[in-house]
Amino acid sequence: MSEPNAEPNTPAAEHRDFIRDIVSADIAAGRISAPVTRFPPEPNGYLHIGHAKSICLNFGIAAEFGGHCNLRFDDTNPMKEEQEYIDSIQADVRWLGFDWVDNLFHASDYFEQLYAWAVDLIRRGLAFVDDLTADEIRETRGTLTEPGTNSPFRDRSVEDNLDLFARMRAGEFPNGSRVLRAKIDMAAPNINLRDPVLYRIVHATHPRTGDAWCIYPTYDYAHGQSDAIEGVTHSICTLEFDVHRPLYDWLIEHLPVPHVPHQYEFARLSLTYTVLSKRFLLRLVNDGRVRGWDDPRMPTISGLRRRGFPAEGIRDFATEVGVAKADSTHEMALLEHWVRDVLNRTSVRRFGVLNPLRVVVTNFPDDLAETMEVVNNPEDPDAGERPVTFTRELWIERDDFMEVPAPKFFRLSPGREVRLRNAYFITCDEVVKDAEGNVVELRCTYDPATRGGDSPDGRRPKATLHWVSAAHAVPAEIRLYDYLFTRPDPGAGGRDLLDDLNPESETIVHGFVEPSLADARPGETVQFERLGYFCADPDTRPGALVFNRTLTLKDTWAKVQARG
RNA sequence: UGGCGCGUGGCUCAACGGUAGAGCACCUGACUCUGGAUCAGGGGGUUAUAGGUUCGAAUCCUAUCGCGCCAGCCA
Repeated sequence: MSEPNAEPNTPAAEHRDFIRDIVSADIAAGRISAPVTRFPPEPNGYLHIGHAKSICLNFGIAAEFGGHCNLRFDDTNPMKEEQEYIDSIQADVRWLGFDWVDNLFHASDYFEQLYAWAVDLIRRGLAFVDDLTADEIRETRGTLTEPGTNSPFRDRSVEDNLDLFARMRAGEFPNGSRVLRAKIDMAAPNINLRDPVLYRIVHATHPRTGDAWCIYPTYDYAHGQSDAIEGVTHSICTLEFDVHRPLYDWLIEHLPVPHVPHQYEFARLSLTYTVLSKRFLLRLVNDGRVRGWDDPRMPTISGLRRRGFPAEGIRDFATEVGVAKADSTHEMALLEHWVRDVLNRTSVRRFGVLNPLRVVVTNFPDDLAETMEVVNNPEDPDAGERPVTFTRELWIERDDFMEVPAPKFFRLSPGREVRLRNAYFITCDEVVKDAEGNVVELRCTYDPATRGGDSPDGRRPKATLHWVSAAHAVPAEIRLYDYLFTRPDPGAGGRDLLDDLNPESETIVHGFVEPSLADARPGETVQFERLGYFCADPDTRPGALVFNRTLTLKDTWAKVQARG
């Protein structure tokens, strides 16, 4: 696998969007000298392609405008968060090609400061400890059309609030018995302003702070203040947080924070034929529907990596999808386009046969093995050449033969001549079948004058097939992947997502690959000529190769077939 | 229903008051030892709708319609 000095390839001058426009304007107006952004994952799952968009956006803007981007874990809910996720997130961000240098932070780094500011709010009469239960809070919050009502504890004295809040921290109360709420406006049309909860009691061990705390700040309270502490200038999040912005601003305004950050919202990424929901992906993992978070069918960064999608292709995709505020679902074909674009340039070509059919070249000497030098990558002269050996018995792709050729099928069939890539022209003379009538072998003759693949008389077969010498071929398990779902819009119309899962998203075949692949290392990406891009899977063991099909090549024959 | 946000070719985005463009997808042709890649070309939009402002509107205003988000002590 090659992952050269991956540099974010977003040409600022070419890919503008409303957020970059805002950053430019802020710099031009002298409001900031350089942007500070942050990527703030909650460590409660693995990162997916949607996060990649956010990562590229935040790190990309920082790089383009000479600022920096922090990696900050939003670890305010110990009930859901785990160290495994913290580790995977860091690995994935790095793999994508981004570097937070020494700007690695956690919301939990600020728990003490956050607590002090909460006390501050209480002192100024802007927050109170509420004894209402969660249900009672919900019932008094009002509805979309009706205002809520004040909690009976809303007018507690500052002293009582201070005492109660301290005792909350001290662990005197059970989960859910009390919360700290901001005192804003129970009649606000924006429900997020109806005395939102700032702290809740959670007796749980935190991955980083252990048992030091039993009260934890909510997202709304922790996020903006963390931004302020870190000097974040542009706090970029997804659309569903836009209704939280008034609260974000309220807290910044009423707290003695050292800096005033601003929140901007953009549309999260959606993709056809998959689902970007940590909750659902977790379910697939837990139910054993996939091989894990890094299953090659998963839209997770680790899944895409295992599948063979290069980081550069994912980055290119992220810059091409743009950034806007309209809800949008991109076609998977766009991601695939940018992945193929990279793979075509960087992958060495190899021969692999997925569904082998034996070919005996009857007029080729039994004891001869001819070796030819074959170009590794026509797109990259520096990739060099490799030896490929031709013998009397070969494997070709079963799909490359039709006893009764269909219209527009111009590969091998009885009496027809085709080229074996980089080797010889062969003509099919005889079809050997078993008792059930299945084709088990083709008996062909080759033209010695076509060695290397060219005919001195100018004959040009309409088809060129890939092949491997049966005597030299190395067996391999090959996992063919297709979309995770059968529909571009899984779950649409209220259907159960599980009902839309593609039962054929993974198909395992046993084929042969050329001997140069015998020592393929996990992660190594190659193109099997005419078939597609493949990547050696981590399940590969010495003597037991496993390849994942990353993507097929664009296939116009498949298109012709599909039309009928 | 209250608040907020959004509506430009199949998909995504650009055009930021001057008369609609790009990438992907699709189609055609050229080239080719991968039915790949590459190259050339093509079809496709009365800018959700209706009014208004303006010499001029996708851009500004109003209304309507449609879609999304918000009533977790999740983020």
